[in-house]
Amino acid sequence: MNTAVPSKAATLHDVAREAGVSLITASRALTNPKLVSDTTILKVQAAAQAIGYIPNLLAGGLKSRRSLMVAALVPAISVAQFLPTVQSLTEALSDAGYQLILGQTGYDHAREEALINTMMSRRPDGIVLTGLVHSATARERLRRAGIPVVETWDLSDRPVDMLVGFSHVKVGSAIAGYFLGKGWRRLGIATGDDHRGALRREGFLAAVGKDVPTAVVPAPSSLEQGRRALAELLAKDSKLQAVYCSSDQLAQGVLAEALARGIRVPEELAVCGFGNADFAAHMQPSLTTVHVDGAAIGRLAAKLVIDRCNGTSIANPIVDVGFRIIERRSTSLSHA
Amino acid sequence: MNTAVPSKAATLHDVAREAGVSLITASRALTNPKLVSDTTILKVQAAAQAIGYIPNLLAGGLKSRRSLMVAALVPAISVAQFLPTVQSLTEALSDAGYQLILGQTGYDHAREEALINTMMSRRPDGIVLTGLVHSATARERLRRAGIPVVETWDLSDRPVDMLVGFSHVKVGSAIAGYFLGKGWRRLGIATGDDHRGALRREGFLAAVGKDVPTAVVPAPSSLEQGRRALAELLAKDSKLQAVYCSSDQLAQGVLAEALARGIRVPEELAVCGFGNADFAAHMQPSLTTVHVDGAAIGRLAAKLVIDRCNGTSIANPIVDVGFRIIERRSTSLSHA
DNA sequence: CTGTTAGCGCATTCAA
DNA sequence: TTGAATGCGCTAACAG
Repeated sequence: MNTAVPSKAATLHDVAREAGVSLITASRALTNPKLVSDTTILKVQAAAQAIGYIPNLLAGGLKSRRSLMVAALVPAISVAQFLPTVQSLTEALSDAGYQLILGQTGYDHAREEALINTMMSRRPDGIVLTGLVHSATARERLRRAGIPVVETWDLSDRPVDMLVGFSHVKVGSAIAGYFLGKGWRRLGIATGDDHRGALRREGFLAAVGKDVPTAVVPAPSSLEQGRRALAELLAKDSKLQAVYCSSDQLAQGVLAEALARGIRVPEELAVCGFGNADFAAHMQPSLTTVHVDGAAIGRLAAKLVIDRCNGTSIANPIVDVGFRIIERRSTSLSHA
Repeated sequence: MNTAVPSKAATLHDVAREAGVSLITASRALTNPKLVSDTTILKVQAAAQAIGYIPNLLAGGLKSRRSLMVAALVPAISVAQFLPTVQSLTEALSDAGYQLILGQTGYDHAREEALINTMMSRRPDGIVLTGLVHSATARERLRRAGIPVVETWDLSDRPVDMLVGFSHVKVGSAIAGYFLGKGWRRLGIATGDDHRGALRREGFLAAVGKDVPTAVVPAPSSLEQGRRALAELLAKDSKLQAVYCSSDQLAQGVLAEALARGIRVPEELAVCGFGNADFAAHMQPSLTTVHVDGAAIGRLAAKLVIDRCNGTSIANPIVDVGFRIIERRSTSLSHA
């Protein structure tokens, strides 16, 4: 006799016996109540409650082929930029009964491919990626998985499946246009070495029409590196008038370095960041930056995945959420 | 004939057939190679590669009763304080083949209980919680689940199972002692309304020996609320000398409000935060704060869970990672 | 509305 | 070192 067995978790079988109904009736009463009479539902619910039944979604998913999990890949959880997206994604999915499983690619394309495989072995019902998938084999593997795939935080004509993002090239152009419109001509760029940062730089250069002193720092960029970046830029052009930074963290460092060198912002140097971090509005001076609605990206991505899972038709599989420049003190003209 | 079936994912069965071995041999070749001859391993690996086999961990876990998933509950992903913990937890678990599944309780005890149930339905091999579990039913449910449970970011004599944290009461006392040692007597507290913030306040008051003007703001606390909090504190005591804030975000707001009011920090008002956020060292003035090694908490929690899963004996199920006050300009004495 | 049957894909027994 | 049988807990498909 195995009376010492550490009371294995109650199964649906136990619930059915306790309620005096068949296994499948118990199953339906708990997951699809419309198919069962009210009295039976109550009996089953009472039984489940009484023996502390917790369903095993792994087992259910094996048969139904729906794991109720959605995978999301981010460069790193601690990158503040993607936090609102992950947060709203988690919430929206959770509201629909899905669990998010998060993977960190670490800005490494090789790792991304391996991670996609690892994630696939959990048989998620959908997958959300930050950025576009570049590796051809990974794209192919995702396509063959036959599940909804949402790429985010970027734009493309031919995503793997669906997409929620905006154009980084346009962001770069918009900032350059904004700088030029202010009359600044001696421009500089401080950017992380990630793909999307590179796209923004491209757009910036295209709008300027010529090359511009650039300091490239390893992603994820930080305040520390912003300080170094400004030093590097000033070495290249001591009369710099305006700097675009690929993140608010970098911009924060640029402001710190400017302060340390006695360079007045914005009078002597204008600074624009990217991301509209929560601290941007409260810095001294407050930071001009680019706002992207990261929470909306997460919400929309969740909706796309859920709709596709439910067989709902998708009106538009490519969503551009846009962006906007938020003007603050760090680029306000001194002699306006 | 079902030739139009959307090529269901390859199963181990397919691999076995392709390799000309039995199902179980294929299984062993891929997951427990020591039990199989080298030539067989190569055959099976080649077959798996050829047909693009991705194992189904859900199915494997059903029989083996190991889901290779670990659940983690945090108040909210976007709370910067827990980010290093979540990050290092994810990494350490991932290195050991485990997937983290994250749930957001939203500082809501009722939701925490429901969330624990939801998580349990995925049959995680372990669970990590930020803070202690207070609900008796939740504690009991966790205990009966029979999986490793790690509570974090707090201290207790009798955790549900294991614990990695530090004493918030001691943090509060340490800051109060630090303030008193500087000669400041007119003290104030700006704190979030969460449990751990309340503990720190308790410790603070105990060390001071009397009540102290307190502004309580809803968690998660923000810069905005820090500004309001200082306004509230100054209304209670216009000659305030030093403020302890329950987060660096709050402290940031307090500094901003002080600046707006022309109150010089630290000359007229000393400010201490909590959390050692990355911006703390770079503010103007730089912010004195309390550092807690959040990444270590995540690493240690992961190790406890993994060790317990492997049957390794746990030397000490209660780990105090401590804390330290980092002194910066915001509390440096003017006439020292 | 309820029940019976038959697996989902894999790993744990056992036996050879 | 390999294989055959069995079942993890649940649900889809059909029948009553």
